[in-house]
Amino acid sequence: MSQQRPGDAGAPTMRDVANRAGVSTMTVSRVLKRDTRVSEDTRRRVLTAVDDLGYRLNATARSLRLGGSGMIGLIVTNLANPFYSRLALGVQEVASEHGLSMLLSNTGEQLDRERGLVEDLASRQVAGMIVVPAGGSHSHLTPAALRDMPVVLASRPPSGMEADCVLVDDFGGARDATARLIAAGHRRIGFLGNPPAIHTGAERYRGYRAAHEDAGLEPDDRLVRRGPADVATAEQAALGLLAPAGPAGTGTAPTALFCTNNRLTQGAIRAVRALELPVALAGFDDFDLADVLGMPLTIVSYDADEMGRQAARLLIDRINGGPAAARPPRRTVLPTHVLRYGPE
Amino acid sequence: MSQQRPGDAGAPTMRDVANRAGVSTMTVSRVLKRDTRVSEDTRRRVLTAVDDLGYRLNATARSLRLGGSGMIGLIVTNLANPFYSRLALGVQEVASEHGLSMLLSNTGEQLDRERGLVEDLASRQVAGMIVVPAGGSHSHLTPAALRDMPVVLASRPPSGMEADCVLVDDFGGARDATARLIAAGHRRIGFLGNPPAIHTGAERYRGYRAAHEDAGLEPDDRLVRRGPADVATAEQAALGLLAPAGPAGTGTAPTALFCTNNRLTQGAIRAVRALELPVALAGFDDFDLADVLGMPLTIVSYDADEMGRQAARLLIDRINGGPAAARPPRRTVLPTHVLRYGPE
DNA sequence: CTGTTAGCGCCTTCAA
DNA sequence: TTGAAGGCGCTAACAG
Repeated sequence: MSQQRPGDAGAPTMRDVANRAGVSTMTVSRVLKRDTRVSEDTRRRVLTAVDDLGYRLNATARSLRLGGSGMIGLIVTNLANPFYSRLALGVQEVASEHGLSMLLSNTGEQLDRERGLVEDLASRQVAGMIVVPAGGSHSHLTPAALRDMPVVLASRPPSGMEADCVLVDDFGGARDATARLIAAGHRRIGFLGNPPAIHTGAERYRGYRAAHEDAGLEPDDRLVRRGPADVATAEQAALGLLAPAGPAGTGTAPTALFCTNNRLTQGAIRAVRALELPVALAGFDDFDLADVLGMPLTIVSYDADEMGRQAARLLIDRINGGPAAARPPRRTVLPTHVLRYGPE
Repeated sequence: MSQQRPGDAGAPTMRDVANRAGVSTMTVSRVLKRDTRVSEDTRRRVLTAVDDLGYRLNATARSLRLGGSGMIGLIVTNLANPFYSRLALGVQEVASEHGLSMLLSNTGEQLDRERGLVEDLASRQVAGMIVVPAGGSHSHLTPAALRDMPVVLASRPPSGMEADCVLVDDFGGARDATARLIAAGHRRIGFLGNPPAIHTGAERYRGYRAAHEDAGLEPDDRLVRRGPADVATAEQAALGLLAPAGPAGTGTAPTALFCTNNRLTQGAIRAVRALELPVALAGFDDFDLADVLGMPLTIVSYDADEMGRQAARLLIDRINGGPAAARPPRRTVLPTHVLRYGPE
């Protein structure tokens, strides 16, 4: 069984193994790398020495020598959002299959933090990184800034640069969900979205409008709220929209709301529950127990794990394919599905 | 502005910077490390050269030289469970504050995968690791196996070894929640728990029983199910318990259920909704929208982020405190709070 | 204040 | 089939 050598400070090195087995470090290296050109006898002696000493390869030294760390980086904006934790899980799954470890960091949507983390990953010689960019500026992610280290953006597209990316069909999903509300007879549909500056917010708003246009309707701008970013502010906004006489000057409250993400949908649910109104809700992002809430809910769902997997695959292709500049950037768009929960 | 040197294959090294600035690599190293004993003039020349070349420190080489990687490892069983993603967030937060990066992996509760991941982390020279152990055997986590590399266990205690760990007050939380049900008049309370082999399952069962004993009651073993591990099987088990005449031979269904984790609680919620019975539920782990479900729900809540933070702090103390064997292991137990949602 | 030397642990190259 | 030499990029220790 493996054990420590007493009276020896540090971990044993390849040299220690070599000495014990009576061979050179090169031979040890060959055995460990499963190089075939080693005699069976030597092989066994080396492996015995490895076991006796409890030797473990030093990945840092190996990385330095080989010029690659066998790690990839993942930077997300908010790991507490189930969407991003599933993304991380998907990335990890594929990375693992390829023998890569994953360095994970969270930006909390802070651009300066993102910059620091990108810098740190580059410094650690990761083979590449997947980033959910926090802000509008991507200058720290350009091939020039990263010396052609491969980068894949997830969830939000590159701006002012080119890069592989994996997106959700934000436009299509929003259009389909809104169309469902219209098909169910709703004519006054409120919109609860994050700020227009965020890609998903902008695209999902486009989808909301497109569904109206497809049906020959004109959405009422007074029913549109493009600011809330968390459950509490979304709830307030929804309460405002759903007030008995509707938002200022309209005289009528909307009969349905479309929300662009899970937090906003949850805020809206609270508002609807508090007011005890028969309002239909539609929103992006599926969540647990949506089906037992007992309220009419139209949900745009997509596979966050798969998004992680695809991002990781794009990245690994790029890593294996030589200089990032060599081939044009690829963009993958994940399909969405509209789900229907609760009573009609 | 930083830019690449054309016609130069690899990234610039400290040597390149030194040449350009007309100094030795040592001076560059000093400047980058903010060593004060460098003249202001030299400092500026070096920084200019760094910027011109777009030089970035090679953390791998630095790690090899210094004998530490500046990374910690985190191994969880299931990142898709919000509990563990929040744990990860807490760990990351504290690690970040200490300039440490986090290598994150997921075991999917598979012991052999955990073993491989631990091995990989050790090989990468992490400063220490936090592990949510998947299985009963912790032999790969012993000081002997890891050459005294610091380890902190989270959520489940060490078995057959000593190690720092952070736990939740599983016993107390379960007892308190069950006591609430009893105080509300319930006398037949079903138990839905994961297998006894899992620490949390065993402790929470103890708490369930203790609450009964405290009230001078004897729980009916026929109302106890200690097997389900996911939403679907929990739902089936709950349906069985709640059948009109109760489980086989009892003649009466329980009026309340205690569930030991979020997945089991969700299964029970489905069952209760399907049967349209006025059953009170209690369970471990808070979840979004618990308050708008409109059913009586007693939830044992605790701070998963805080658990991550505490685990990281224990680990960092250990890292800074010399050989792990030097001080006795510490055990932190996080308090729980009982929350009450829905109608009485 | 600055430079020289040496070596962290490993693996590629070349030689035997 | 095996070994010796050299160096990946960096920094402690010791000059000067």
